[in-house]
Amino acid sequence: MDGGILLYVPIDKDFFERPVLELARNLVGQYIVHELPEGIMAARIVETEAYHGPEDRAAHSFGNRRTKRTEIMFGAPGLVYTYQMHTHTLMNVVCGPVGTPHAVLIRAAEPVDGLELMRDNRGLKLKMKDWTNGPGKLSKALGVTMKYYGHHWSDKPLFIAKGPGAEKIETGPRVGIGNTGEAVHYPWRFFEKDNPYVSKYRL
DNA sequence: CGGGTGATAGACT
DNA sequence: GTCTATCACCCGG
Repeated sequence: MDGGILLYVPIDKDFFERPVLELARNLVGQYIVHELPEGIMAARIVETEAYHGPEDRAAHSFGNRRTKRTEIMFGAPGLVYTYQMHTHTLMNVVCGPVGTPHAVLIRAAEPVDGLELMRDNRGLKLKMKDWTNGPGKLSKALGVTMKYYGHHWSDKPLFIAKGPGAEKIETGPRVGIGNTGEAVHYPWRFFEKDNPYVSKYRL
């Protein structure tokens, strides 16, 4: 529940220095933590998607498209790439060596600490299950906005912390990407089997 | 100032 | 569970 005496420690920066598919898989089961004056929030990541930079039509950085917006993906692994989708903010972890625009999208997590803050951010009507079971919902619940663009996931107040891991990780095709290109079918979505906070999608 | 960028909430079956 | 109307910000020119 809330008020846990747990201490969350930012993960080492070298955690992010690995191939993007491996990072996406390893992020499942870790904590995402947001420290605020009002309190601390933590959620265990249960769903991610890998975006394989230059060769991936679904990535914003396809073909090494380099703009002010995608610029951060060419930076060091572990940086925060946030982007705005209408009313929603989506969170990504930059991966790959400098100059290689890979990224991992964090799609869903399971609330662990700071539950009252998350509920306030999401609204009292919603069931707990609906607080964080989607990328936009997760950002809103944790209070993450575009101001974290370019931050690093091993720096407070927003960071990844070592979590308990996941029971069993499954893979599948990614969500919410166009129909063009064969990258659509790649099993680059990672999620914990049978976890209720994994976002639902057509099979 | 126009184009690009998918997820959400709620109603309905 | 399935369907769909509605939602806003950043960027480049």
